[in-house]
Amino acid sequence: MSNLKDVASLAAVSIATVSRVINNSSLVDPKTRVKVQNAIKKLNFHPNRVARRLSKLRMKEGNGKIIGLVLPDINNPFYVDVLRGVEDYALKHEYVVITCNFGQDESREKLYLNILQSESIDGLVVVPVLGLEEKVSKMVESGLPIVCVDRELTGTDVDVVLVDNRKGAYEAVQHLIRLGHKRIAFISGLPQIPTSVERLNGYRDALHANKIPLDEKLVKYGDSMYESGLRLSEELLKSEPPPTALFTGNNLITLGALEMIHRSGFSIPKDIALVGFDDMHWSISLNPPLTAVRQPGYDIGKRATELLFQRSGDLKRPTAKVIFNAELKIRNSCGSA
Amino acid sequence: MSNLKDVASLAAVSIATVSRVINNSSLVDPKTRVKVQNAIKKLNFHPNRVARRLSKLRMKEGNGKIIGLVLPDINNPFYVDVLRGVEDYALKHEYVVITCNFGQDESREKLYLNILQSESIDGLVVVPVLGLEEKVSKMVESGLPIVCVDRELTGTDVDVVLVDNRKGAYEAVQHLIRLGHKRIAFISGLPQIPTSVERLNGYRDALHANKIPLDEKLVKYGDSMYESGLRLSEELLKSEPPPTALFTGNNLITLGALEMIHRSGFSIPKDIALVGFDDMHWSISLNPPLTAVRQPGYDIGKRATELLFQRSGDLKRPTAKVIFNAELKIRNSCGSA
DNA sequence: TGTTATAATGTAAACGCTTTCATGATAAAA
DNA sequence: TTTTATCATGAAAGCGTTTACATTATAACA
Repeated sequence: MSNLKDVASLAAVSIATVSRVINNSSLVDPKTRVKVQNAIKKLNFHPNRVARRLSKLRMKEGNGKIIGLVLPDINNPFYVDVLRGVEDYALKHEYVVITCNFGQDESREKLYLNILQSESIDGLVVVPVLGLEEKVSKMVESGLPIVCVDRELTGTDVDVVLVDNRKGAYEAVQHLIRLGHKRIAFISGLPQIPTSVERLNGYRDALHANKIPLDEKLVKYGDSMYESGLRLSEELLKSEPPPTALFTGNNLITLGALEMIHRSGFSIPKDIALVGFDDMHWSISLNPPLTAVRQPGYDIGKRATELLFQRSGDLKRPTAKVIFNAELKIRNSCGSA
Repeated sequence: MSNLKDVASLAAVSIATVSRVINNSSLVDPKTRVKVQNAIKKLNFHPNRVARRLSKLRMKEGNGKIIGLVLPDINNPFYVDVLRGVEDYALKHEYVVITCNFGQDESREKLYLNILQSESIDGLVVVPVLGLEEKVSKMVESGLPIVCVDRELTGTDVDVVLVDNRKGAYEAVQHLIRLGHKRIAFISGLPQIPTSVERLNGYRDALHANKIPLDEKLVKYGDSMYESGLRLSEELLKSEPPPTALFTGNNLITLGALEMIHRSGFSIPKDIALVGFDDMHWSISLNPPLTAVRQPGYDIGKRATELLFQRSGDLKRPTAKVIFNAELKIRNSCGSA
């Protein structure tokens, strides 16, 4: 790989001049510019981004063209969508992204966060799940541009991109009610998770708005994982009388519920209606196609990155909070009560 | 952020000594070592990876602790599994990965590949899809450690991790035959893609081994995408008589077929049996649960990265070709003919 | 013509690290 | 005691950039 010096000597100029042309400085004579450009082409020179990053570090300029993305669970298609949005927007600006998938492993947290800092990233898009909040707050305060996604950070002023979970859930339940359902069950995720409580609120509010009394036996609290969907939907299905409709709190829970419903010999939507929070690209291939609340993951990721770049440019601008609407995709899993 | 110099002056030693302790050099007095370690702790010092990478560049040592991963389509859950495998193995060695998702956009290719090179990555795990092969070959020859995944690179000697597509397909079709099916259709991906032809070969071989004549009208060629599954399965379903079983060439095709089968009022497995190439974590939630050929994406990614690290350590070791078996996950989508 | 302002270029320091090489300290051997 | 080998440390160069600063060439003006 060639470097500035090679280009400089081939073009018979100094490395400073070469640097100026690759950075589009106006302080270079047109003739010199083409001379240098020819040399660059001939050597197939591409500036070394590592050196540039190190150099930029001195000016605290924050355009080393690399950002981090920390995600709780890449198996969740919603986060894959976020990733795509982040990556696309970043690449458009020639930024590269280091994706950090936490999975369930707690010990990765500090390791990854430390690594990201020593990679001198320009910024971070992060889903601040439980246990991460404190560290993220600290990083925000240290001056690293950060935008949060999917969840807010309590007590710290930071850019955030969310979806209106309450409204999304409200509309899902409203849809069920409109179809005539009254015994509508809800399988919630962990009640410590803000998104869970918002969705629960949406469920409650819809019931209340339609003067349907809330039956606490119809709401189950799990840990947002597949197994919880399996187990809690089983409880629900076995209750007497079983609910006529089920609203599941996220896509993993939906999966578990789906499996249990089939296993138990219930038919959708004849025996039970189903609406899931989170749409997936294969929802339409289900039999029947699943009615679901769609979170615009791609747009969220994209917008978050946009916000991040803005902040890099202006650390002092007031923080923004952008809220996307979730969209109810009505398909055929609900029928009527 | 503190740096070597800060630590050095706090510990009253030179930066060289500090560098030695963070690199576990044996050439440092135990007493000095603890002195330095205390200083490190007190300052919460973490070495800057960018600087280290730049420095290592001089020794061509190839442990800047960063690798690239280039994937054709992150929406495909198989590649998400690969990503997880790569990331886990990398992180265990404190490596970080830059994930490059190509999507369908051709213009991203050279951009991303160039960026990766100027990031001075230590190596690359890559799915060498059509159009990428030439560039990847060139990079291999330039001396960058590379391991290919899912597909081989014709004409270039390189490490590769594959699954036995032929055998996987063979077993899927064999399963169908054992169940009594004779009119087994196959929806293939692009015939230019090696994996497609291997799967097709498996299909053919199984038929042949069971003395079932190959009916060319039962094999359809698409572009491996969702829409092709939709369209080609429709053709198949409308043919007279329709096949009793369908084997789909990848998970996207399966999705399309699933949708079309439901739309057409066919019932699985009563009217038509279905086996998909590629298992997905939600296959079990389908009604009925889908019988599918599972590619061990996670292990593939992990093994590929292991191979990559080995190669970084020894550029001259002979190339390896590791082949994983695909596993037929038998569930309930096949019935009997 | 000589000044002076301006544009174009070059020089060198800095980013934070690793490592070679030189040097100093300590211990073992003579 | 001196010599020599060994261990511990420090000084400094180098990785490939960017940019502040210094310098030189060019143009504008008196």
